[in-house]
Amino acid sequence: MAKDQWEQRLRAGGYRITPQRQLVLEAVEGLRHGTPEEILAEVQRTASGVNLSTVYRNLEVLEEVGMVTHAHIGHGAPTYHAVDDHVHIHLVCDGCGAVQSIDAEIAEAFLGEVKVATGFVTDISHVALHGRCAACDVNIPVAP
Amino acid sequence: MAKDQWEQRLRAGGYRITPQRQLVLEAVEGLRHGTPEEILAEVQRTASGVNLSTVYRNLEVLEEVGMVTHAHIGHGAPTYHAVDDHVHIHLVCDGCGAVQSIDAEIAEAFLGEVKVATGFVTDISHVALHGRCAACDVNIPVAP
DNA sequence: GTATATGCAAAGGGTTTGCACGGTT
DNA sequence: AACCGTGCAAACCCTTTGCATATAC
Repeated sequence: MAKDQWEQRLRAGGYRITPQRQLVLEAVEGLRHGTPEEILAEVQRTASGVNLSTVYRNLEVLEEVGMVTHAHIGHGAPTYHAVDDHVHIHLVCDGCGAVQSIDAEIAEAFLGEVKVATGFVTDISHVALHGRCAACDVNIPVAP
Repeated sequence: MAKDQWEQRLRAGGYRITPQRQLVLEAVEGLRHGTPEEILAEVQRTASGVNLSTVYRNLEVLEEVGMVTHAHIGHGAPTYHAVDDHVHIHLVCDGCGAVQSIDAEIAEAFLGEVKVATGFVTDISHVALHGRCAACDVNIPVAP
């Protein structure tokens, strides 16, 4: 995303341009997948004084103006993505913990049915799907 | 679930039958949907001295022996169900917060495709799907 | 009698908030 | 100059854990 583009977006939302804001955005774009802690670490490579709460506040702002989204993958911290990434579904294996991504397109028909049945418009990428990966599914399904 | 059935299941897993255990199970069955806190409240109607950590420990045990499951609905505490309930998908509206349930059967074809594409076997009921309900979808999609 | 369960209190991870100071506009 | 954004510390919610005691077997 070009510099003047995101500056515009922020200003349009009534927000100011600060170094921390810029660094958080760059970190999200650079990492592709990042938890708030990971984003903080990335930001601190440039500006070591930045605080975790600033990261949280800026992720919230960047999400509000539509430059960032988050998805819930495991039971832990959410991961943030830049919006121009491909929309994908995360599959989390409850056996081995592995996470794989598939193109969200595969869910289109299903989401259409859900909409017809209930009127609900689903953001399938917002939460990971849980289950068992091919390798773990063949084993005896004992809870980990 | 009949009394001797669940006693068997617990004993088979090497667990003992305690009043707290029984009350937690009954609370889950009675409430149909309940967070650990809600289950505690229900249990305490009969036995006021029971502790939250006991509820957590027993939910874990009951889940291990297959009498209870949990699903992640909002960003807060998970909700527990008895296993003999119908398997359903929770739809959470990010606009108004409403939660609706639909039969998990609607996802069968989709989950089949996911399995073919990746080998991944999905437990679609384990996490709620997020999006916008019919009422909120027609309004300007401003984040809450 | 012995191992498992319990209650309590403390600690833990992740996130939010109140406050005074500093920076952007 | 006004207001938004920041750092810091404390508070928050949900959950787990260590320990001594009680209880099921």
